[in-house]
Amino acid sequence: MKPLPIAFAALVHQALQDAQADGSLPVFPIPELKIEPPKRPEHGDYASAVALQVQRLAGKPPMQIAEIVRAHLPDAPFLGSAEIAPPGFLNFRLDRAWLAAQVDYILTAGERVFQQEDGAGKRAQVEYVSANPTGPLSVHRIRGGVIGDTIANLLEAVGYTVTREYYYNNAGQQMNVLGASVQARYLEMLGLPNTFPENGYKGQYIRMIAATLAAIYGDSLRDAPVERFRQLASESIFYRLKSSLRRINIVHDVFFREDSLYEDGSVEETIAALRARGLAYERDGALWFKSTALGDEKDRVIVKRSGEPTYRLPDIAYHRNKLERGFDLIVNVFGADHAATAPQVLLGVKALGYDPSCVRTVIHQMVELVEGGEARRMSTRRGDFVELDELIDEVGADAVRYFMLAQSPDTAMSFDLDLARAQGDENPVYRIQSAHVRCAGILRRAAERGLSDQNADLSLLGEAELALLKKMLETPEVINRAIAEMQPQAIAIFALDLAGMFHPIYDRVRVISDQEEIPAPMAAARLRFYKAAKIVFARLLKLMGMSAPEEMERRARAEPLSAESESA
RNA sequence: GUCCCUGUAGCUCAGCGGAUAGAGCGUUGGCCUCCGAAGCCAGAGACGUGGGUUCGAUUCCCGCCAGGGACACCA
Repeated sequence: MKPLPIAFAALVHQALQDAQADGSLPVFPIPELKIEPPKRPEHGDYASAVALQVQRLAGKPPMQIAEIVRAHLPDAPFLGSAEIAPPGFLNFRLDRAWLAAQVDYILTAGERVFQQEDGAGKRAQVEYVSANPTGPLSVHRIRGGVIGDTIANLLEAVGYTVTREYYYNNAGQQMNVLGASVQARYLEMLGLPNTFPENGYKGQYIRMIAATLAAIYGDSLRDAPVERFRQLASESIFYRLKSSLRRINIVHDVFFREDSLYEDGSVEETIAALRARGLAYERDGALWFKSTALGDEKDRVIVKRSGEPTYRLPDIAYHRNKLERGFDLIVNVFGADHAATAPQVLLGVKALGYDPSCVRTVIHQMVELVEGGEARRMSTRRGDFVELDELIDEVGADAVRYFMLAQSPDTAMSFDLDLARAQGDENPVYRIQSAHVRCAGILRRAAERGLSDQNADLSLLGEAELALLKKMLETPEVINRAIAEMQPQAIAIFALDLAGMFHPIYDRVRVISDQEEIPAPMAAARLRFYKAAKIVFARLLKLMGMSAPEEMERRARAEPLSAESESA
């Protein structure tokens, strides 16, 4: 279904054209029309400030322009009335019968309610998480994961076919350090001489992997090369990482290995292409990308003096690969710590002759984990972190999704573990989910009592129900704006607003009551309304990657989180 | 020093150049013989600062102050 602002804008646009054609208004270019729900209900359901926008172009007072536009408005089934208000607003009201009838649209559309098709036939790729398998995920990666996955969901909601992708480096220096760290712990466990690497990974999980290896392989790995440990360790870490991500409904379609770019010659080709264009040169024994030629502040090393490429080179090759795959839209979700490199990579592919204009980069600010009123710095190397699994056990998968989503990517987030714990029963997650649960409860009770919504007369719905319905119909425009601005928190905020409108209605607008007599036709209309509301809440929860429970379960309180850390 | 992000209610945050700036938590006072009180009703409470653009600025631009992040032959 198309967003209503677009439908209203079409009417206003037509009215302006017609007014210009019959000479009521002078001819001027019609600006982009922004039509949105006003804050105050007495200003109508949707409002336009077009008369104020064009007052200079039209050379008339805004009130007069508004009146001219109103007089030229074409008919539309959804248009109830249009009023003008000082200093020149045009306030629209939806047709009440049309609005009530949207309950049936929602029921017919079912779980695809508010599905849009503008992206139909287009393919998008969204890259997120992309952590190297050297240890548990940091909270930053979790945040990026939730943001990226939700963007992917939203893109599907407007018709895109989406590839969810995870890019990782399984061959670099950090992985060797990981292998050596596990090897040392393994040998230590067997009582054999070992050397723990300088800058090795000190987390408890290294010991756990070593212990697992010892349990499976006994001492048969005592003479195995470090590569073997690297491979076993990364497999083990990846296994856990994927299963943790699955718990918060993050499942990638493609895990793209950096080393595949070496195997298929992409990295070499990238170097050759840059050289061929005179954009690579050697200095001080290293190979440089002449990025200043494309406006960068300084040139960047792509192959170190040691002969190893820097991360930049495979990153450029990877983005070239993405662009080669012909996506209509590519979304990269990075943490603020990687913000500076994103433009460099795009310069790289531009240097290769590709047009990166389909690439959108979403930079999210960092997550600060607060516990006991103190900020806790997370470090994989030091072994100080809270594991995703622990976080999920503590606050629940749905709460992890919601909290990580509900703030703008631009905002540095404080994830207060005490607060997440303390909120327990009273946080926004439950507020939204309980709206769905309550609808489910009504449907259940109605079924038990043999109530039906057949032949429901939706004109019996009250203003409060229609107001909620109107709000629900804003979903498509919220989705569009979230995508256009890459601000997926909009959907989380919207869902909470909607729940906030729902609960008072649930309280007063009853289908079943022991205290008041509810006529059968009224009960039928309301029942159908709640059916529709349930569908909408389920859709919103699904878009956010959260569950839509039929009944609320009381969750057992978990023990306080304790980060593992070790001073080795 | 340069670049990026952010300063909105006691706290955590929404807020698309429009009309009287919203929510959750907390707080004050009222509500449970009804579809799950994880709830409902009512109240108190905020745009860092100085300019500019505009009919109109929390929103856009510039300065200042404050906080976070980035400025590698680490990823």
